[in-house]
Order: sequence, then structure tokens, then C-alpha cells
Amino acid sequence: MANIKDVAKKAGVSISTVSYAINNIPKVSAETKEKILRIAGELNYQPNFTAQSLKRQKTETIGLFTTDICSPYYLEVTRGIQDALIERKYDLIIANIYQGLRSTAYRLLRDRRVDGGIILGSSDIPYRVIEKIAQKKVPLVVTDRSPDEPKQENKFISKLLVDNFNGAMSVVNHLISLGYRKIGYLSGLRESYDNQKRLEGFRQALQAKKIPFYAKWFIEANFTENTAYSKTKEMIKTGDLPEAIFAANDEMAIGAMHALQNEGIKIPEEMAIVGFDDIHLAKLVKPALTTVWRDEYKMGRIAVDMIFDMLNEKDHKNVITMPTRIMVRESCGTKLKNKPNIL
Amino acid sequence: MANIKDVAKKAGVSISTVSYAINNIPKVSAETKEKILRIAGELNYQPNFTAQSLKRQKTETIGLFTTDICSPYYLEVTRGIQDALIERKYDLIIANIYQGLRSTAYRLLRDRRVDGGIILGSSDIPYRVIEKIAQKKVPLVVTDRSPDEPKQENKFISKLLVDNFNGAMSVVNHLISLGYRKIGYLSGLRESYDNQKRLEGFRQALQAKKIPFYAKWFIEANFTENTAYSKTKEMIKTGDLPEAIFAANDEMAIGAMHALQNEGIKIPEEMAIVGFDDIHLAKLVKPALTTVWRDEYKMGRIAVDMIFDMLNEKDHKNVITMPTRIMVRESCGTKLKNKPNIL
DNA sequence: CTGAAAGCGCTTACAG
DNA sequence: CTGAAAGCGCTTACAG
Repeated sequence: MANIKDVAKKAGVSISTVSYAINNIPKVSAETKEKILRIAGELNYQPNFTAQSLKRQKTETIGLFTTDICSPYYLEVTRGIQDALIERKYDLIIANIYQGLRSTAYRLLRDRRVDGGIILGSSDIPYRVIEKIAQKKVPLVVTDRSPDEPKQENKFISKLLVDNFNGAMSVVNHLISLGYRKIGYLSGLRESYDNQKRLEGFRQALQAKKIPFYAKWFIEANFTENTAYSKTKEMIKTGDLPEAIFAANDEMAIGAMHALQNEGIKIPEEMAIVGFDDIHLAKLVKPALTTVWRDEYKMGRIAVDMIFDMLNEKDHKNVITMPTRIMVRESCGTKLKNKPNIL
Repeated sequence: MANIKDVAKKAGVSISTVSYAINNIPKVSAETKEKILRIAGELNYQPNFTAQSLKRQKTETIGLFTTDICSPYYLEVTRGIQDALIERKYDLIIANIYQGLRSTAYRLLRDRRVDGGIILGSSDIPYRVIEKIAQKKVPLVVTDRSPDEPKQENKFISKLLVDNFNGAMSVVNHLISLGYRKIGYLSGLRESYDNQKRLEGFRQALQAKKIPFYAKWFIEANFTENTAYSKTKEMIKTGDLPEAIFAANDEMAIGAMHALQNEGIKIPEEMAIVGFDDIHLAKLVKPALTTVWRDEYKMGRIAVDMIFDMLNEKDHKNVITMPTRIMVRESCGTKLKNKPNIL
């Protein structure tokens, strides 16, 4: 591998001059530059990135971190991030942040191998870990975090949230308007801010209509399809079922749907289901899932803007909340000719 | 940010000694070491990774590269890679290889920011790009590439293939055994090795049974759901349909299913569909998709083994081909009480 | 057991 | 316009 010295030697100049030529710094005469560039080409020379970033103290790459890089979540967010980064000629790398301080993400951030990080679904990462990273002045955008944590704001942490409360309200209200009264809640991770707010929206919608909240149909799960599947199976075994279920995310809604369908329970005829997130799968499953949408692609772009605002130490919003919209499809029973059995 | 000098100064030793202590090199007395470690802790010192890798000439991270990081493909491959890498205490980062020499992946590889790369679905990357990378002695594992390219093997390129031919044969034979005779082929990217071999298997299966290959039902697409959807719509408009379709991958099979179902054509009653890959979605769609499975998780682990074999310059297999298995579900009509309409 | 020094491959302020 | 030199933050062969 040719390095800057090889080029300098062959061109008969100093390494400084090579560096200036390569980096287009207008100090070098046209002919010298041309010669250097030609020789660099011949030698297939590429500046060593590691050495450059050691010197420049930046990498021009942004990290996208999730707890499970294999999860089908947030595809559109990723796409938005990617497009925004390409425009700025920055690189995007994705890594795992599972297990906090032992994760690749943490090492990438700690070692400044990225100039900034976007952490999707950070609920299982203690805030002190987030802060420890931000200490290094590597800007971070996090989702699924309370906007009130911590008390004093940190210049290197921005929060990108979703209007969980109103999203949940709207979809549960829709269920109520269809006539459902016995509604279960399929819960995500207890520590998740998103989950907490969705639960609040759920309870608020019930309360406003004086509909009881049934603790027996509060099913505790963790946002995954598998756990939702088995927890729903357990519920089915009790023989005591609600008329509808609001799942705190689509993956769980789909897990529950399969559990019910496996047991011969028809959706939406015998049980309505709604979710949250509007993942790609939501429109593909049968029946298509009624859920809550937000503009993920835009979220991705906003996340990148937030990173660069912090990088440039511009004044900026520290917290942005995305609005939501209900997507009515089939799983809620809205399109049934004979309205839900409970009517 | 504390660096090695800060620690050395505060501990009253040289930076060499700090380095030895931190890296557990048994040259330092127990008490000196303890003191250094304590002070490093107090100062929250972390060795600078960039500097380390500049010196050590390795990064202990492996890159996983795909054309579309937002694609739901290969989730299990990713999981296999990740698990294998965790065992070896290596980091995994994912990046885009879209647009060859302009991609993040290429820069990561060129700059040796990763010690090795796994390229999934490399069919649209010219071989010279692959070789250019391999020149740098960064080992590469590629999929979806002809084993015969190039003539002489490269010590830093290994190929991980799938037995496309037999996989396609088996699923098309299954269609034939159910009585279908007019079978269409929904094609992936023409340049894709996987696609070529699947097409060969398809043709071979027909030929063996003296069943004609209908050029009019050869639908050219590109492995994506969207294109398959619109191409299938076009075919439907002609009013001249086959009895069954073999899609070169599951995403396209699903795209075609939706196009057909949207037009009121029942699957499998009026048209059978089979795919290839057995992605997660395949069992979730209705009807569940009959397809061809291979052990993706194992592929991921094998890919990592191949990387390390090259890294350690061990003797090893240059090409590994994964066996396949047919997964019979519902979309092929095998479970119909009244067998397909053509019988 | 400890340290001074070279070097990894660059960038850049400074001098000429 | 060009170059010598310092320095980014480490590791490691060598000397003591």
C-alpha cells in the first residue's frame, strides 16, 4: 500500500506538498499538483483514513444504533437518515447498542470513530451511559426517552419523540366508537417511555368515556412478536377474553394475531386488534392491521439535522415530537358488515 | 478527554509504563500497575482507538455490506454473523455498498477501518471493485457470485453460495407434481448469479418433464417487491395468465401475490405462487408462501469463519455452497381439497 | 521493572 | 510556491 511518503519520493517533493495537492489546498502550483495527482494515481494512493482522523479529529461518519440490528423496525427512519447523510457526504454505519457499555455502539462513540450517534429505542440504556457518551462531546439523538430526563439539559443530547399519548388516544377512541368496551392492553417494555405514554393514552381514552380498565387484560410483554405470541396464548387458555386488544406496537399486534388465529379465533370478527408504528408488515398481514402512523422518513432526516445542529453548536430545539395519524385498516373490525359481536 | 500523557503525568510514570499497564503486559510491578489503573479510572481514561489502530494496523471490526441496508433480507445471516463475532470479541458494523466505489462500504474497506468485509448480494458490484479491495489484503466474503469468476483464485476473496439450482428444481418439481403445466418465471436481476442459477433450475425441471418454457410468462423484474407488483399487474392486464408462478425470491413472490389478490385473483385456487429464500414474511403472508429455505444463521457463522481463515492465512475452502430445502406451505395449492383448477 | 525514542500516516502553522 | 518540523495518541523494540 502506497503512502504519502512513497508519493512524495516519486514526485520529488515533500510530503507537505503532496498533502496540499491531494487536499486541494491552493498553495501548490498547477504543474506540481498535476504531477502529484498523476503519480498518486499511478501508485493507487489513498490517504490513510485512520491517520487522517487521528489528526483531524473527525471521521465524517455518523452511527445509527439500535438494540437489535436484526429488527425490522424503523426501516424508513434509516432511509431518511441515509438520504440526509448522503447529501452531506457523510458515511452511515449501523451497529448494536445492546448491553450498553459492552456494545459496539458504545465503543464506536467512546473512541470517536463516529462524529455523532442516533440511538433508536434507547429505553433499556441507562441515562448515565448516554451522558457518559455525551461528555465526550459526541452529539447524540435519542428516541423513546422522557423529555424531562435529566433536569438540566445537555448540549450534546437531543430527543426525537413521537406523540404517543395522542396516537394511543386516537386509536383507542376508534375502538370505542366501534362499540368495544372490554379492551386489553398488550404492553411493551415497562421501562420504555413510548410504552408508558401509550398506556397513558389508552387509560385516558377509557376514562374519558367511563369505560373500565381491566387489570386482567393488561398483558405484560416486551415489544417482541415472540413474547406477545406466547403471552396471548396464555391469555387464551384462561378462556376469559376481551373484545379488543390495543398492542403497544405492531410487532406485538402481529404476534397476538397469530396466537389468536392459531387457536381458531377470527380477527376482527371475534376479536379486534390494533397496533402502533405502522411497520411495513402492518399492511401485509391478513387482516391488515389498524395502527398509528408517524412520518418515519422525516424523522430520519430530522435526526440528522439535530446531529449537525449540535455539531455546529447552533441554537436548536432540544426536543422534537412527531405527530401521529391513525391508519384504519381491517383488524379493528371497522369494515365488518355485521359490526363487532358485542354490538 | 484524558489521554495517556495525562495518566502518565498524574501517576508519575512514563507513557510506556501506562501503556503496558493498560494492555496487561507483564512488565509492570503489581503496585505500579494498580496505581496506574486507579488513576486511569479516576481520569475516566480510555485509550484512543484511532491512535491504537493506526499503530496496531487492525481494528478488530468486521463490516457487513449490502446494497440496501433497509432491506429486510438476510436477518438471520446478520444474527449469525453477530453471534460469531461477539464470541471473538470483534465488532460488527453495517454499511451500504450501493454504488460501488462511492459507497461507504468501499471507503471503510479501502481505509482499513474494518479488518474484513462480508458482502451480501454483490451482484451489482463489478468484480474489479471487489478485487481492488482484496488487493489491500482485507479479506472479503461475497455471496451471489459465480464460483468461476475469476479464473485464478484470490487468497483474500471467499465465496459463500447457495445451491440455487437444486433449490429451484425442487420447488418447480413440486409445482409440476401438483399438476401445473403453465408456469411463469418472475425473474430477479439479470446480472445476479443467484437469479441465473434459479432460472437454470427452473428450466431444467421443465425440460426433464418435457414441459414447455413460455417466454410470454418470463417476467423480468429486479428482486424487489414493488417492481414485481407492477410487472404482475401488467401481466394481469394482458388477460393471459399462467397457472403458477415461480418467483426468484420471496419479496417478489409477495409483490406478485398482492397484485393478484388486488385484482381479485385467488391464491392458490386460481394461481399458485412459490418463492425462494424463506424470509420471515413468508410464513406471515396469507396464504403462507411455499418457498426454498437454507440455513441463514449458519451462513452467517460460516461467513465469519471464512473471514478469520483468510485473516490467519490458514488453508481453507474458497467456496462453500449451502444446501437448500423446500418449505411447502399454502401458496402452491398443495393443501387444497379440490386440487388446482387445471387438474 | 521502567523509560526514552521511533514510528504508525497524516495535517498544518510557520518559515523561507 | 515549497518544505522542515511538530504533533494527533498510541505501541513496542531496545537499552538500562
